[in-house]
Amino acid sequence: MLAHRPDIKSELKETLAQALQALGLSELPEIIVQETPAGKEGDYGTPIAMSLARALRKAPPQIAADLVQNIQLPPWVRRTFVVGGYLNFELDPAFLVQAATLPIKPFPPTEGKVLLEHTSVNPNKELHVGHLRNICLGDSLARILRYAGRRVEVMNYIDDTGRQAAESLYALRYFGLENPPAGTKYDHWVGDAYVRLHQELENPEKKATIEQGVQETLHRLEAGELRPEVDKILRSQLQTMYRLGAEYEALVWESDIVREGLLGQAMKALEGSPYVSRPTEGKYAGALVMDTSAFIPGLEDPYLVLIRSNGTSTYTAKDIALQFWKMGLLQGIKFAEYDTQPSGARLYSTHPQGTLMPFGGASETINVVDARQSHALRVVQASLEVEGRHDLAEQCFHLAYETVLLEGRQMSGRKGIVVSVDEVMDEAVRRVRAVIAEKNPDHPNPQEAAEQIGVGAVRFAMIKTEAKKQIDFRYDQALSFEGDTGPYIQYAYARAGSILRKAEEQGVLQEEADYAQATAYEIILAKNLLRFPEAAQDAARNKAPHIVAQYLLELAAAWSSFYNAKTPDGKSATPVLTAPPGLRGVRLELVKALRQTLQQGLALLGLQAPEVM
RNA sequence: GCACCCGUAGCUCAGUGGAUAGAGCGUUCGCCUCCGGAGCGAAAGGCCACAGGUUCGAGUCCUGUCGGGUGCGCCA
Repeated sequence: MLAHRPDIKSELKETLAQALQALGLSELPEIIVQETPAGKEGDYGTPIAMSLARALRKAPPQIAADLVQNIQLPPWVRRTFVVGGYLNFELDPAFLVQAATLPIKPFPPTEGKVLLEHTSVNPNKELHVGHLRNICLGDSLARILRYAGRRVEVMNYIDDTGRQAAESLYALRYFGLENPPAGTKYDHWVGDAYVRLHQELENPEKKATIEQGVQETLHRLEAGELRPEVDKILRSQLQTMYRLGAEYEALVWESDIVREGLLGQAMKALEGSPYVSRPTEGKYAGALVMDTSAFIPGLEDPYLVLIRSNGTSTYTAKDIALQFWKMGLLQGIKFAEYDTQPSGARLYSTHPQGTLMPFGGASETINVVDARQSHALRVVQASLEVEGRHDLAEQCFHLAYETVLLEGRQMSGRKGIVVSVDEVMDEAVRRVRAVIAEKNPDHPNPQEAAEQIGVGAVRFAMIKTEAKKQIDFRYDQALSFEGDTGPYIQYAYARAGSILRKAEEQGVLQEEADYAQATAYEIILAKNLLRFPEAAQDAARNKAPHIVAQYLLELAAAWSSFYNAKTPDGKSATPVLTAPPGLRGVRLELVKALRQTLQQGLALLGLQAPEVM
């Protein structure tokens, strides 16, 4: 037998390709192999004969029949059928089921490094559910890419010289709020002050004073004088990110990018380009502008200001400098150790007194950013074209996610119309504890399980929908533990574990499997297990974590159906522990494979797999 | 005005050009003498927004129309 779970579809494709060559086809079409729909003959099938009908000037069933004559099928294909235009294969059930119980083959490492930026929350208030989608998507994608063999560096950008940070820090001084009362998380304390300041701004008499104070704070931030204040907020925010399960390799502070001269270097490089100019008259007189028309067609005004006529740089200019650094066009930022993350991994941060470290210089970048920033990211990409680096521009990917509404309404950080991530996780965990108290009052460790399940429910709710779809955050939906949810998958895992524990108690855990006894029930479960590597691969290729989420729902559902299956007279059709000896071994092996696959899949989404729920 | 994204069951969503369009929630009806009911089975519910086109084959690709969202500042 094989050492790893085989990729049955790929092997069938390979076999078909050889048969097509035997038929004398010079050009091979794309070969598709898929599972047959329920009720059709065979396990896997291909529509290849239909796509060849025109080129070969023959009817599809005839082509399929010719293929069967010329094909060297693997020994595990038991029969072939020509159904309509399809060519279907029926597999040896013993092979199919045993194949599903084998360990998953690791993906081979691939060349190059991916720099994935996510989170990048302004360090001025607590995280809200809009940020939640960003973190869950980014963190899950990083896990999926690593699993698929990519080398991934996760970066979190700290905009410490922005207006938001200045407003928050000034608000603390303005209201005289130095230290939060015990029990108040610092980022919430600062966020409340920020919202209050915006209320105060409604008052015309106070506006001028506040504006002056904010400007002054902004200058001090740019000079790096308030770094400890920003740091205090950031560390408070990091606690939320860690609780969600997100970790990073490096924090990159905007002030460090500027101070180390990267912004200046980037602008200097761009100034040499024919697309960059400094008009002496007209709308942009005195500013440094970039013409993007050659790379972003259809714009009314393709000019983009990099340096204003007053000498200050725009946001986009800083983003361009950062992107240049990410892709190795600029070097020289220093890093220092910043924190030890919950997993034990070190977190590094840019730092004035740090040392040079091998961060940046990636061959591919992924920016997890709100879809509303699409234009800005297009411009950053265009700046690489302006530099003559079409090759690098092609390797920039914007993972754009749509807005998160709150109970059907737009959120507003300034007005305080938000739900914080801390609040959502607390509420989720509280609700799970109530469920555990009701369903499993003797739970050995309810607090730990509630944390894993509650946070898992939140993460899963953020990941299960495609990123480009707008989602509406509703408490009752996001914190539901029934149906298409994280807890549903975790429950399937816990149930499987329960069976294995009992098997161990009864001393049958290592019983030998007789795969010849496998039935249709085992085959369905096995086919679902065999799909895992493909789902992971698809998710990595399309940079779409929801593919893994959807797959896990299907796998958990297949398993739930399996262990609930009943014979017509109402008895269990698929008992594991009380099955006849050889069949019991088969089922136990399947349950082990299921546990391993669910655990791996949950890990790709950053969800824990609790042993008991 | 121009550009990007979305439109699939009452609601929320899956569905790499292939077979009879699938889940969850909600509704109705069943299932705990049986490995954990956060579960399972069944029923009802669809001109896949609309109109053309490409294709052996379109929910999927192209064009247009209509709805919904978003973006297009020397703001940050």
